[in-house]
Amino acid sequence: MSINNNTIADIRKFNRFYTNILGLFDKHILDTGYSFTEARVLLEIGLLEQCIANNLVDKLKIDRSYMSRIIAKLSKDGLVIKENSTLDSRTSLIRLTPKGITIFNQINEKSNEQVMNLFRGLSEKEIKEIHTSMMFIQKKLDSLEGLQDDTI
Amino acid sequence: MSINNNTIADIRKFNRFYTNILGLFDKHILDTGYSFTEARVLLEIGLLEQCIANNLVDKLKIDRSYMSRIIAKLSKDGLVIKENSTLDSRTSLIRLTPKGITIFNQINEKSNEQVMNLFRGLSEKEIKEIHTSMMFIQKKLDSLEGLQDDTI
DNA sequence: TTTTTTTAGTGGACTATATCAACTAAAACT
DNA sequence: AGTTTTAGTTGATATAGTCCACTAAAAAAA
Repeated sequence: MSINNNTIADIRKFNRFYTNILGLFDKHILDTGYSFTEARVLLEIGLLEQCIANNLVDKLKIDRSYMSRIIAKLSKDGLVIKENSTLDSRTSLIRLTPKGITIFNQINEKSNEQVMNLFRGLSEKEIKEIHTSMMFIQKKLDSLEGLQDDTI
Repeated sequence: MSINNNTIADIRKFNRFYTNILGLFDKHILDTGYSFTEARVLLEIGLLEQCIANNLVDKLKIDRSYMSRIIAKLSKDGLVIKENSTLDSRTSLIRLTPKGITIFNQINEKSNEQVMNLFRGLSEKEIKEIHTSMMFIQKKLDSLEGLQDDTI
């Protein structure tokens, strides 16, 4: 138990603080008229360029049937198209339509804006220090994955 | 626009990374048999020691009717008690029962454990540096609240 | 090659989570 | 006293997510 109680309390306080930040950050997603989950699917399709439903299920850990319905909705709304795969006719290749790309870009631009807003009022030096701190935290914690991920 | 695109990308990557960390962190809450929202209410009651439903509504930004049902459930399960207020008979004073305190402590201890697990494998020096980085980020960002919190 | 098993996806039924609106009763204000 | 506001409850409904059974095709085994 090499880590002391005040430090733990501080870190939990930071976690609450940053949960808040992230919550405010993501709220703009809802402006699109889609839920967080739907938006996650849309963004992932945009990143993967082309994929099948199961890729998304694995990557985003969303139930297959739920994914099926989300894709159906996005497809119905004209944000994605499903093209029958010739290699495996159980599957469809999914990708964004131009309309889907528009929303994808809109979400990304808004997310960038949010980051800029967060830093508004800070000096270049301060921003650089925060950036460095974040990269440091990520580097140190990423390597371990010391969390109990009890997914069986 | 003094903040460059790579920095923004890095920070968004950090945000995704930390969202993940926080998600894994909080999962243990569900072991209690209560949802995140229910647990938030329970924890808040524990922190406030004594409160009325409306305090919780304001603090946690949860709908009144939903709050009413959550408190009813916690009360039915014997985690909180509602005592009629003599000062304002529209309200009840809510506080944790011993059983509620047990769960409150259980959640807190488990949360502390999670923090310790996260740092397992890091040296004292590294932990100290991460702690410092977090406090720095919080100090810098807390003051501004530069986010567009569009809550009307 | 035929049979068996696995995989991808869909749809029905359901549960859990959350919101909205109408209402009661008490408190606060005029 | 009469009116308005506030605290809380309940019914109805919406939204999000899960579970299960099923179809059809692919992959593996016989």
